Amino acid sequence: MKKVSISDIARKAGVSVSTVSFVMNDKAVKMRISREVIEKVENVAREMGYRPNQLARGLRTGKTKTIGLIVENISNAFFATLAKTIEDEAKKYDYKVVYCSTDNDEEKARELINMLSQRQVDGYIITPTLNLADEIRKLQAESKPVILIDRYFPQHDEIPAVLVDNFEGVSRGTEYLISKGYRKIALVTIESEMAHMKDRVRGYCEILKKHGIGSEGHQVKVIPYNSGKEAAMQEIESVLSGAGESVDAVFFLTNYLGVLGIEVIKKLRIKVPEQLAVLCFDDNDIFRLYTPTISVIRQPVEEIGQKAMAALIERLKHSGEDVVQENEPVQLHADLVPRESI
Amino acid sequence: MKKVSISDIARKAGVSVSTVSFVMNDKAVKMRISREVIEKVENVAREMGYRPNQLARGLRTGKTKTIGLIVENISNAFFATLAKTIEDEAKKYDYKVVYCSTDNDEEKARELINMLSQRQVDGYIITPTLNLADEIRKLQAESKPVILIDRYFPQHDEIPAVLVDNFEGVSRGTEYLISKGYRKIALVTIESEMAHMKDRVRGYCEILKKHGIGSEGHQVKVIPYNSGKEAAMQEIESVLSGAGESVDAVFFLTNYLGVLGIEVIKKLRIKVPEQLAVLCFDDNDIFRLYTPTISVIRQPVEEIGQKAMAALIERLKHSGEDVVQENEPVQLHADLVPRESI
DNA sequence: GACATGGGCTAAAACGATTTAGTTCTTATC
DNA sequence: GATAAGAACTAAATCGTTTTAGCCCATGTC
Repeated sequence: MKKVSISDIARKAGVSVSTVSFVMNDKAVKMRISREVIEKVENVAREMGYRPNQLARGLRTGKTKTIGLIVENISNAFFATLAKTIEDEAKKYDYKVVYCSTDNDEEKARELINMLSQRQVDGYIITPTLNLADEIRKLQAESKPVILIDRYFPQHDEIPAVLVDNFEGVSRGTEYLISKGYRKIALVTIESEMAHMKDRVRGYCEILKKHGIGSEGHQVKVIPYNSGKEAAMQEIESVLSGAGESVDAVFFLTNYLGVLGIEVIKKLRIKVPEQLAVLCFDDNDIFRLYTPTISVIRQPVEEIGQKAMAALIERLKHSGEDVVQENEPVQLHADLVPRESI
Repeated sequence: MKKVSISDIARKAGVSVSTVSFVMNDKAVKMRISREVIEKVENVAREMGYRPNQLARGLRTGKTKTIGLIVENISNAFFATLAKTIEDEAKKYDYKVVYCSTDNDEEKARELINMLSQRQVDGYIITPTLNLADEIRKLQAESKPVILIDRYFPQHDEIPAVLVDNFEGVSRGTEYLISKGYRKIALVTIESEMAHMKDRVRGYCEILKKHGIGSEGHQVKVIPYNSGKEAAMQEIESVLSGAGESVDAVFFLTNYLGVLGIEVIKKLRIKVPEQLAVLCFDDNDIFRLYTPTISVIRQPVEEIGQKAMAALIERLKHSGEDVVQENEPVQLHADLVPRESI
């Protein structure tokens, strides 16, 4: 049994396809279709179980009512929540979201953009990878709106972005550790050329400098991006094994690193916070449930999603008018959530 | 700047659209297009940054190379992993996946199926809700292949399913608790009319009966589906507050319940396993990291994803030949992963 | 020199919608 | 009684592809 099309309905109802189309799109009144015909068509459509073909519709109208969401990794709690928020928000405006993960791979990100572009999505929300700016400029050149989230390109202020103030967030966290008396604070971060991570590291460095903490209390461990879980844990272990001696606090710069860190701490049976204070950027269920509970800098995930979506919808409304607005990235505040680990 | 179409290329290269189409689809040789023309077209296409419009292509061919994945909740670890596996698997066959969550809502599930159908996906992998069988039969009637995962409809063996042997998994877990000497085992489950959950409960009941454990050791707590987090924790608390007295072990039948359970245990400061042994159906990062580590019945998530995808691809190949095969649900084994909590 | 063969391409229909510009009536207006 | 206005529809173009059928030309065969 084939799918029923608009012309099947037209035939059965004894009217033209145009009439059916008008009825299905609530333009019947405007097009002065009579009450009886409207009802007839509606009945036939219902009986036959008609479902409009969105490919045909999209092809004709140039709008798919779909937005593409590209994140780093959808199975990561932060991005999963973000995706959920964006989806809920999109639904309010009658948009559907299709999401995909880059795994932080430049090439994959390009492929995803290509795929979404081929599928004619109306707009994009993207967690960018390095060197993606040119590809994104192409989308803008086709006058497709794009909003970056979580990361941004400092040298491209024509690409709007919504993210947390990373510098401020990490500064605040570091300041807190210092205020609690810790002086040998190790930083564990992931290898990244991107501005948002540099901002985080800069936050740490500047606060240490401000308090006159020199090389004795300044220790940055950079985990290479593609280290497997084992290798990464090894690296973290090399820092944390100094707990109580060379290190009295550790600040993990991402959620994922924090979880690995917990695993190392558990393995080494380090006493938190007696031997080591622990702080992590970005919250996670595990941090709330672990004993002791782990303090975090919490990003306002819902707010990021909502703001990004609002910005996108705004541009979607005025689409076609390819005005390239200049915009400072929208920077939101990240809160410190103190728990038992400090 | 508008998107470039096949006819833009044709014009610029001085050939017909058909020729361009043949070249772009690697049918040039079969269609006896000359070497020079092929190169010319390829160059022009590259220069102009051509990206084929998948809407048009899908409309013409009737295939979108897309499969629809409907899960209960994509931000749940189990489904997130499942989604990832299915996506990876799909890519091997050059299919793209679009996923969405039902939140276990019948109505929403129907809407999602409708949406995917309108978008002309080629096949479906669905975690069904109650009463969804009829809607799924309609898809089959349009000869669209559907594979159920995680759940099934016992009275509809014409809808193929891939899932874990829930009865066996829970039986094994219960048996293990008993073998360790526990005799007052509480079961915490979520309200559900669906067969997979009934199978789980049945596994528990039968093993207790087999060991002659009567009402004194038999306690089933059913959490209503839409209780908020607080209400659910309250319910769980009402069971666990008997730890060491009316209850000596608890078996959570889902991942989510287990996490809530941990939170309650933490709050009540129950000593695990001294006062209470804990077992949960379905693994989670938290269970590995919590102190003590929590024993689980682990579902072979990757295997479920792979088997489901394999079954779908098989049917996709023979699509059009609407043979309704009858098939026993594929039932995989769930392993017991003993940890410190028992 | 008529006819077949095959190489190298193109025209045009089709997919299923939307939308513009009509067409055909009926009724009102002067 | 001619004309205009509106009511109730419809024809046909269009979106960007794929694909079938066929065109034109050169070469080979008898």
